[in-house]
Formats: sequence, structure tokens, C-alpha cells
Amino acid sequence: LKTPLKQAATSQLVLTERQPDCQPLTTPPKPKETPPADPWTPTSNLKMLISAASPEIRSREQRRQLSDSSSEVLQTKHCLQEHLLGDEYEKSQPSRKEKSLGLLCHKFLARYPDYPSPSQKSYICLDEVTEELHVERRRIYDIVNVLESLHMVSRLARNRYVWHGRHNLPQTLQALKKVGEENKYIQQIQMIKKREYEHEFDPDGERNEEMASSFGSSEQSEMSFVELPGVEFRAASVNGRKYKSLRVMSQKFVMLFLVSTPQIVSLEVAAKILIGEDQLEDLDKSKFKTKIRRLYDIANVLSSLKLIKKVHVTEERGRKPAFKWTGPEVLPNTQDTKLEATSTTCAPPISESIPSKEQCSKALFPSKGKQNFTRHSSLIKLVKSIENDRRKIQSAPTSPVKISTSTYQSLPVFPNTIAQFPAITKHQLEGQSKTAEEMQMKCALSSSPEAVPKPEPSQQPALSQPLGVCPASHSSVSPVILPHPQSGVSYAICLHPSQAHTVTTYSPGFMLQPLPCANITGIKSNNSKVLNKITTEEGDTQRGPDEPTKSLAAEERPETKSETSSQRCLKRSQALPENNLIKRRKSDEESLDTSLTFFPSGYLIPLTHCTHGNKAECSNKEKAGVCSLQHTAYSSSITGVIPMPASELKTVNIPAFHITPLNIMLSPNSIAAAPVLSTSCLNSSSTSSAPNPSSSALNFMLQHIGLIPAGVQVAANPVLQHVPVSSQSENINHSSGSTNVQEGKVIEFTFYSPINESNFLFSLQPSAPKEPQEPQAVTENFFRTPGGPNTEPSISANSDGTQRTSQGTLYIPQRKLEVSED
DNA sequence: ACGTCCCGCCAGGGG
DNA sequence: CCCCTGGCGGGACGT
Repeated sequence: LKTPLKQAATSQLVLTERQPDCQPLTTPPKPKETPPADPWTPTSNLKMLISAASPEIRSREQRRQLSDSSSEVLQTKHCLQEHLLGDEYEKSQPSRKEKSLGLLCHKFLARYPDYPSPSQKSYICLDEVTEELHVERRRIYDIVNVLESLHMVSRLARNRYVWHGRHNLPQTLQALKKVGEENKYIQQIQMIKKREYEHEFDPDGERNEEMASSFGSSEQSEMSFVELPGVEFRAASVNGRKYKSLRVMSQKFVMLFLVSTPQIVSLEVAAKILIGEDQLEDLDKSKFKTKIRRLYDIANVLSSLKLIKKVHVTEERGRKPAFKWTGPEVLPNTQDTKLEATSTTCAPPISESIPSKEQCSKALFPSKGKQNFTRHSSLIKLVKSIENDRRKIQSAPTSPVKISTSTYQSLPVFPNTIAQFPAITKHQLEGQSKTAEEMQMKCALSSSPEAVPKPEPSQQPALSQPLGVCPASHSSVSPVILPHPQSGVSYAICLHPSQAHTVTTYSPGFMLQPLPCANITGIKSNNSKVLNKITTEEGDTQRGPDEPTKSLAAEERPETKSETSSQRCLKRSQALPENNLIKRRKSDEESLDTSLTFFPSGYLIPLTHCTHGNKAECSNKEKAGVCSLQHTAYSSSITGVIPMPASELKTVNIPAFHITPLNIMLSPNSIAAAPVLSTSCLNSSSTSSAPNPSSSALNFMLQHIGLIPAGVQVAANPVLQHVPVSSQSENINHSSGSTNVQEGKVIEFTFYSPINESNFLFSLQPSAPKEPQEPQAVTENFFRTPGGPNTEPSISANSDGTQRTSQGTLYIPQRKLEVSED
């Protein structure tokens, strides 16, 4: 049937006729001026809270209110009909927007506290909700389902849900992130982007083999709902079956954000991935369309939760809808001690009978999957190894109980992040060259001089000992430091002067370098118009009427801190009228700010000589505030580490660099001054000896990332777009006067690797000193691989690239991406 | 013209 | 069997 025509479009007569039919639940036409049951006034908010606390009161009150409002509404309607005609009446009708799921969701959320006190459980009765909100039941399901996917509510029984609020959010997100990583979504995204890119040239020869191969290998059929220890999906065998599509979809969608590096996901990509996952076969259009529709539904409620916001990614192709994660950053591992006790976010403590890993894998790969290919087993294995690693680190072999936190506590800033590192490392390296693995292990993990490629199961991970990371005084940014076997120092990036061009080319990888206990110095370059960039303009996504109802002071990503605040009600009540004025100037040509700080979001390259200091020294420095976020110049503090001409540098607390047109340009001088990467690790590899530091580093990086197969060495003479790097960059340098990339923007680079024919994306986020949270995210990112398909056996297989690789051609498609508010 | 997504049919399954 | 759930997609609305 058809969607009923907008009432306004119909005649009065029709309207009159329809009235009797109007079910009480039908959205009553409410005059804009006086929303009948506006939950947005302080009073109503209070009522909400009260009623939420007491179902009895609520229903009683509601009953009364309902009758009131409904009759009121009817009257209003009649009145309007009588006095207003046509257009006028039409205007009084609730617009489509006013009936949006997002708005509805806001209303819904307004009914419950974000952080309900554990003592008073609030229940949700769908009937009540539907009545009070005057909506069709169906709509509530949409909302509840995604809330459920985040464990913000859980179903008790028919018609009944419990409200958990955001208490579980951290864990949920963490779990989702983990699963997302295990799913290798990053790779999938890259794959899709690559495909997209290819289609730009050859829009025809698409899918077929490509699709089959890429997805065939990248898919683990469906994945079931990710549960959380505390919030199981009891109360319904429905649990095991379908009927969770929206929930699962929602979770996957969220995973995509948590896993990808600029945390921006376009609907298109999301849809493709979600489709590709369960049915690689028909990628027909309708299916895609449907998926998109669902994603909008999900996105709407996620937006209401302020976990994401809508943005637009602009490519040469045009504007594509996308969403940006604005929710809390998620660290790889919980900091939450209580969760720690659980040992895993995937399974309940009672894990002996049901090992957590099994739970995880079970969730991920239901055995019923028709096509459980290699992926299946390999991933499970992966999960297993991760699990093992983590276990080793987290607790004594025998006791799954909480470990002597002392050890832990001694791990500063990001204990969890760090702890997780080995697992991630292994994860990432799996299927990759042993060489790389060795290096990685040695550099990052092993604390003993005799680095062991693969720590024996029994062997206590190096991490058990304090790594000399910056103490956690500042939860914010401090760079994470990884131990280095030989020197005990951490990593840093080194560039060889003579390889400046190389560096330039591959810089993205290199920039991802945090400096131990110190701030990193940005190297200045004069121009930085990045071809492949994404700009994000902050602003409120919430669409909708100009009623003060919807925008909840969402402008400056308050979510991060709002998370900690328990003043939800307050927040809710202080709705701010929203205006799209929150404009942010798009990159103007007259950029003034030449020096920008970006957060690398990719790799970590082990280095030595970064510090002469030892752990103690490091921590001292830390205490001294060196690691703090202050936007102070710390050049002096790091001079010892990386001597660079002050003039050339802009000191920042975080790894910083400047962007140039095609890539990040590091000033040769600066580079020259920079310490050279210790090749100790590299040399230890079975591969050919590293010609020179930069070369080694380059190869290391490429291998690590998966751009090139292990063992292959790339000549330090890559070409951009088939054009010599130098010239290319110069051209651009001159052409673009805008070095400035406004804060709040993200720069993204896409690399195309001819070796395995994939695009790789690197992104940089501008540092935001004011936002303590941001840095964390970044730091965390250092441990993450942007996605090296190479880690995947199936893919690396098709890399005949040895030869091409040797030619050192790095193909960087020129793409322009821009993210903007809508 | 296209992005967004409301609306409600109707199948499936729980109680 | 009733009714809750929720997949699904037509086509309306917004820009």
C-alpha cells in the first residue's frame, strides 16, 4: 500500500471523515506553538523523572494527561480546521520532521535518566510509551532495538524492558570495538573504498570476481548479537533467532565507527559492509537500498544518543552522507576495574564452562554459517590468541581473578591500551611475515634482550613489568611509549635526511609516531593543502524544527564530558535553540594558521635513541607535566631526544606535523636532525639487511601495515601518481597557499598499494589541546593498524607484487574528501 | 532529482 | 489464537 498522503494535502472533508478512524495512538496534529506533551520543559522533565521512577504514578498521571491532551488536540484540530484553511492549516500540521524517529527518540530518552541509580530500576512499558509519545508501536521498537544493541535497555518480557541508561555503554562500546577489530572491518572498509576508487575508472568491470574474492574472504557470514556480561539476552528464546537484525546491524554499524580511523563512516560503505557480510551474492540494488533505510533508522537513534552525528563526505563524486562518531572514545581494554575482573568483555565470569573466547567466536561466527571459509577458523584462532595474550597479561595463568593490580597500576596512562598491545600486535601481524612479527615483538613486547618472536605461552609478557610509560596523571594525551628491548626506550620515528622524499611519500606512516614521555615536535612545512583530505566541521547534526526541544547543547562535542556528568536532567532541560549558525568557516584560502597539529592515527614505529632517559626519567618528566596537554612549548624537554632547529619546529605536546598537498612533508632539515631509526630491530629480521634507516623504516612500516608482503623491500624511491614525488609535492606546495586546516578537521590520505591492490587510508586529526579526550583516542590509535589486507592470507596471496614492489611505486590516488556538516 | 525516512503491511512466533 | 515483534520496502517529504 501507499504511504498515506500527508493529511494537509487532503481536503477538510477527508480529514473529517478520517477523524473517527484516527486511533488514539495516531500522532495528533499538534500546533507548533503548543506541543501537547512537550517533554522539554523543565517541568515536564521533572515529571518525566518522577514518573519514570514510579510506574504507578506515571501511568496514572499519564492517563489523565493523555485524555487531556488528546481532547485538547482534537479541539485544536477542529479549531484549526475551522479557522485556518489550506496552507495555514497545512502549516500547523506536524511536519515530517517533527515525526522523525530522531525526535521521537529524544522524547523517549527524555523519559529516562542517562544514569539511573542502580537501586531504582526503571522499567519500560511499551504500551505506556507508545501512548505517551503518541506513536505507533512499531516506531518504539526501532528505538528500543538499537538501545538494546547498546545495552541501554534489555528486554524483560513482552512489552517490558528495563532501562539501564548509559551505564553499560563503555563496556558495550569496548566490546563492540573489539569485535569490530576482530572482524577486520578496517580492511573491509579499505577494500570497499578501493573498489570504489577503481570503479571511477572502470565502472563496468565491477563486482564479479572482485566482489567474490574480497568478500568471499572477508566474510564470516553473520555474526550474532554481542552480549555483555551483565546484560544477557534472557527472557526470550528469540534470542537465538533472527529478529535481531536491527540490533545486530546497529552493533555492526557502531563497530564500524569504533574501528575506523577518522571515525567517520559513510552510509554507503556501512551498507556495503553489512550486506557483504551476510550475503555476498546478490548485491542487488534494492537490498542495498533497504539497508540504507535501516541504517538511517539506526543512525537516527544513535544521533539522539549523541553517539554520532551526520556529516557529509565530499569527494569528486559528490556529497555522500556519512556519520561521524561523537561518542566517547573507547579504549581497547577497559580501565574499568570491575570489568577487569571479568577478564573479558565477551563472556561472563563463569567462563570455565564457556570460555570467553568461544563465546566471542560464537557470537562472531555462528556455526550455521553456510560458508565458513578459511576466515572462520583463522579468526577463531585469532580470537583465541588474542584471548590468550590478554590473559597472560592480565592475570596469572591459573587465576582468572583480578591480577595484582599493582603491576597494572604501575602501568601509567593507558594501562589497558598498553596491555592490549601485544595482543593487537599479534593480531595484526598474524599471517604476516615472520620478520615483521619478530620485529614487532621485539620492539614492542619483549622486555628481555633476547627478544623472542613469539612469547611462549608460559612466558610472562614483557608488559607485566612497568614499561616506563608516562604515568597516568593526565588521562588525556600523553604519548604512549612502548618498551624497546635493547634500550628500554620507546619508539619514535626516524627519518633519514637523504630519504626525505621517501619520507614525504610515506610520511603518513611515519608520522604516527608518538614520542616517549615527551611532546613531539611538529615539523613545519609551508604548504599543506592535502589532496586527500577530509574536513569535518563541527556543528549540530540534529535536524528538525527550530524548537528548542531538540538541540541539547550539542555544539561542541559535549558528549565526552557529559558522559561523566550525572547531570543529565539538567542538561536535558537546558535545551538550546539550535541554529545552524554554528557555522565553521570552511577552509578559506586565506589561511593564517600555518602550523597545525595533527594527531597521527596509525602506526607506531619502534625506535631507539628517542630518549637517553630511562623509565624513571621518563616518569619524572611526566610528573613535571611534560606529558600534559598544555599547549606549551616543550622543545627544550625534547631537545635531548630530537634535536631540531627550533626555527623549524613547532613544538607540540603531541606528535605533530604539517600537511602538504599530497602528503606530509617533513622538512629535510628537521629530518636530518631527527634521530635515526635504530635498525637493530630491523636488522634482526631475517630479511635482507636494511640499506639505511629510512629504508628500513619504510619497509618495516609497509610490511607492518601490510602494504607489502613481508620480505619484500621497497626501494626508497616511490612515485606519486606516477610522478616523481619531489616534483609533485612541489607543485602542490606552490599552488596551495593554505597550510591551514582548521581545527576540527580530519585529514585523510588514501594510499594505493599496487602490491596487493588496495587502498590504504591514513588519517590525521588535528590536535585539540582543549579536548583532553581527543588525544586519548589518538594514542589509542597508535596501536591500531589502519588495515592491512595483507594480514589476511587470502589477500596477500594475490600479491604478485614483488616485482612491482621493487620498483617502489607507491600509487596515491588523488582524491578529495571533505566532510561537512549538513 | 535525490537524500531521507515515515508508515504500516504482514509474517513469525511467543504466551 | 491473539497480539507482540520486527523485517521490509513503497513512496512521501525535504532540499
